[in-house]
Amino acid sequence: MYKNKTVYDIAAEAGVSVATVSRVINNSDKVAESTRAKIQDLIDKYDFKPNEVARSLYKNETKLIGFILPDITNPYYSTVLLEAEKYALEQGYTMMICNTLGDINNFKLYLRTLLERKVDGIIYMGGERVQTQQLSQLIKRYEEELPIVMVNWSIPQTNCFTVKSDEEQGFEVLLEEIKKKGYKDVALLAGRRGVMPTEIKVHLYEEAIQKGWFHHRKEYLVDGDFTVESGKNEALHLLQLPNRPQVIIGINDIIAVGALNACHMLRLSVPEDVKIIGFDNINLTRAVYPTMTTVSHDYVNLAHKAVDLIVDKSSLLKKERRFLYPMEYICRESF
Amino acid sequence: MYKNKTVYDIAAEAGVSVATVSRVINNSDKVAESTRAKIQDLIDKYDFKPNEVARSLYKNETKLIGFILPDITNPYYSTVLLEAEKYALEQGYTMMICNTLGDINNFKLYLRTLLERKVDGIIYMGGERVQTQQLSQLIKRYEEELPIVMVNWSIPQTNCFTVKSDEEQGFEVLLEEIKKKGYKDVALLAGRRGVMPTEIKVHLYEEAIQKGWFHHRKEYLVDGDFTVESGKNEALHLLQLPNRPQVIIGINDIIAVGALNACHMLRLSVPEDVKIIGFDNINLTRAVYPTMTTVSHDYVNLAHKAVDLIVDKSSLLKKERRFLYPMEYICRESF
DNA sequence: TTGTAAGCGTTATCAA
DNA sequence: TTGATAACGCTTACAA
Repeated sequence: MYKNKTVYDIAAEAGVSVATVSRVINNSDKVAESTRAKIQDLIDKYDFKPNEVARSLYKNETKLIGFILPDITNPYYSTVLLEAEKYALEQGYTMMICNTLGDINNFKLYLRTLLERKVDGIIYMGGERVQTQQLSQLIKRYEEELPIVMVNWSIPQTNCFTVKSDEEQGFEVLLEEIKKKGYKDVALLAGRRGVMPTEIKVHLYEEAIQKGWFHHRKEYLVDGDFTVESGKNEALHLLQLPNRPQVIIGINDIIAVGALNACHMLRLSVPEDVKIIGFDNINLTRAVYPTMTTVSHDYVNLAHKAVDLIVDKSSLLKKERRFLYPMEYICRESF
Repeated sequence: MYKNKTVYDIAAEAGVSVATVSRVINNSDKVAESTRAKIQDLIDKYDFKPNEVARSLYKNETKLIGFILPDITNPYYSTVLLEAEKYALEQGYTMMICNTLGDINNFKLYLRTLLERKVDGIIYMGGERVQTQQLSQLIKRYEEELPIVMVNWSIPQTNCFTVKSDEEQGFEVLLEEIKKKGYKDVALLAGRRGVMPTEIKVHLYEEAIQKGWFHHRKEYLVDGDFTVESGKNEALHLLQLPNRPQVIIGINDIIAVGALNACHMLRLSVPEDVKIIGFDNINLTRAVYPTMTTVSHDYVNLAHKAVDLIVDKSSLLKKERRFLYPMEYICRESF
């Protein structure tokens, strides 16, 4: 295999010391114009690129960010990653991607790997199905060693940076839009219970019923899974009830698309016969027919803030550790 | 910031030399059981993790793979990445993700970054809209420095590893399935012309017409863009023709989903009124209603081979540089 | 079985 | 304006 040039090779050929070559590479110090030119010519001639590994070792800084998420094929996660990565690139950082598939063992393995590789920070989007005590301990041990930023996720008893969408506000806006239009038969496909984002929304939904915004029908609140299939089956059931709902809310877009499919199966028109609203604004909402009304995360600012907290070392010293971004109602065709 | 322990710290506390500590870490040499235990205890006590950067520098090997693709939010790419990453993790490799957005300047920037960071290999899925001479030159310069594996992509005049789906065979199977069922009015939404995968399929389609499998109607072959929107608009036009096609082929799933949407808009039932077939088997095909019949890449083997070519150093010496994987017809509801 | 010391390719300090 | 050299944290000959 090809032997790469080093600063020594360049220095030798230019008849200078490695220190001078380093100065030219980094523009760090005064160098006589003639020597600079000589060295630069050699750099160009050999297409010399300094070895970033060696530099990282010396500087104790890798300009690497670890990005841990459950599943990159889920557009919610990939959108955040894409925005984060674009922004990181501008600042000379590169992303290492870590799919856990929701398996805590993969999480542990990746956490270890990232620490060994001395990444400058970790962005963590969660998704582990079991939140063991162990997980909190693990993170607590490392959170002062390097910045860990949770995006729309949190682990109890840790003091990590947190960058969140205001899902409470987002879901309230959605409920208000429904109320504004006067619909009273409103169902919620709630997905998997017991996780925080679900509970927040279910609570707001129940509150709306108590306020008299919607009729109370207990069969309109249905649990399930965060999949298209699950959304479809639940909606299929709802839509064949004697009094079917006027509006179906999917607690996320995936579920809402399932509900949309159920409408197609039953030959119901959306939004004429049934209205559907999702949540998250993943790209899938623009791929279906009719396009899906939803509530959007501020993907760009979420991602940028997460990266900033890692890139900008001074943020470690600041006391502000929690950041909240408002969500936005996106009106499309399905509602 | 927290100062990490090094082999020196461990060695000092154990009263041995760093070499011995290294031996324990790597199981590389005989070490007396008593000293091994003493050192291992210290490692556990401090949760000591060897600095992978230093190790990489010495070994001239980073166990890093650069993965260059146009856009991670596109499920075709993210599926390959996920499979590659799962497999790489098993072998101790980590993926650095590089979204080019089809912009050749991003590609160049990332290529440089990856080389500086001394990744052990690059997986490249292409997608750049302009194929300049410059691009070939660039890649040619580096292809003997480290393994570059193109997945379903190629750049003329280079000698990189190539791992490909047999799209020709895949598309032929698709055409045969249509012929087998006796449909003669078959339209092809061809997407953007001028790129290789498109031209291959268009050619096979035209060949099928010449063989008398399908009727020749020149309005049935339509150009466009690789988007849902484009697919929808083209299908909308086709479906309102005096003699609308019995079958619409989307040259990829995205376009086919657009065609499906057009059917919904026009209240046409799929597959009763119109049949639709896509290509690629992205996860979107299972999210729509009806689920989409398509032709699938062998995502797993494609991804594994790409990783193997990088991980297994001996492959660099072998002369076999091109690998072709058969595609599979996936029959679902839309056809 | 263990230790010494060189080397990986940079950067930065200090001296010249 | 430049150069010599130590340091970053690890692995591995080679020696003991």
